[in-house]
Amino acid sequence: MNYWLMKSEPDVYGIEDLKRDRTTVWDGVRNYQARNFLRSMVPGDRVFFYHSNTTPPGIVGLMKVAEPNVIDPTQFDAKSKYYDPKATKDTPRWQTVIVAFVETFPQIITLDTLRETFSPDDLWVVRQGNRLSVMPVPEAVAEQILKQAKG
DNA sequence: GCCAACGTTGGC
DNA sequence: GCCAACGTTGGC
Repeated sequence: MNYWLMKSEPDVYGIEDLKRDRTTVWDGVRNYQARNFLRSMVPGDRVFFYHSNTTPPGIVGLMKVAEPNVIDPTQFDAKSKYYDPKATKDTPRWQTVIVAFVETFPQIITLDTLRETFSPDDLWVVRQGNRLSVMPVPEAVAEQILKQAKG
C-alpha cells in the first residue's frame, strides 16, 4: 500500500464535502507530474487530505483510493474551467482516481508543524514554493503523520 | 532548444 | 491583496 498527499482548497472542495459525499472524482488536476502520480495509484492506497490556500494550511484527514485510473470527465466539458480542447474521448489526457473518505483528524496538522517535523526531502509539501498538488509520501513519514494525528 | 512573458498557486 | 515561486506558452 502506498501513501500520498493531495491538496484542495477548502473553499472549493474540503474534507467536509468529501465526508458528506463519501466518495468523489478528484478532477481538475492539470499538471503532468501530478497526473503521473495519480496514474500510479492503486485501490486501497491512503491519501492525506491537505487544505491549501486557507488559514492555517495543513493536513486535515485521510482518504483512500476507491477506484484507480478514472478518466477526468471535465477535460471534455467545454463549460468547465478544466476543459482541454486537445483531449478526445479516444485519447484522453487526464486520468485521476475516485477517492473515498476515511477520517477527519481530531485536529489539523498545520504546515508549521509539518515543517518542524519533516525535512523537505521527506515531505515535499514543506518544500519552499512547492505547487505540486499530488505527491507521494514515504511510508515512515506517513506513519509518523498518522501517529501525530491521533495526538 | 532557448528563454522571456505570462498565468497560476498558495503562503503570508 | 501581495508577491515569490514555478509551470507553460510561444516567438525566434
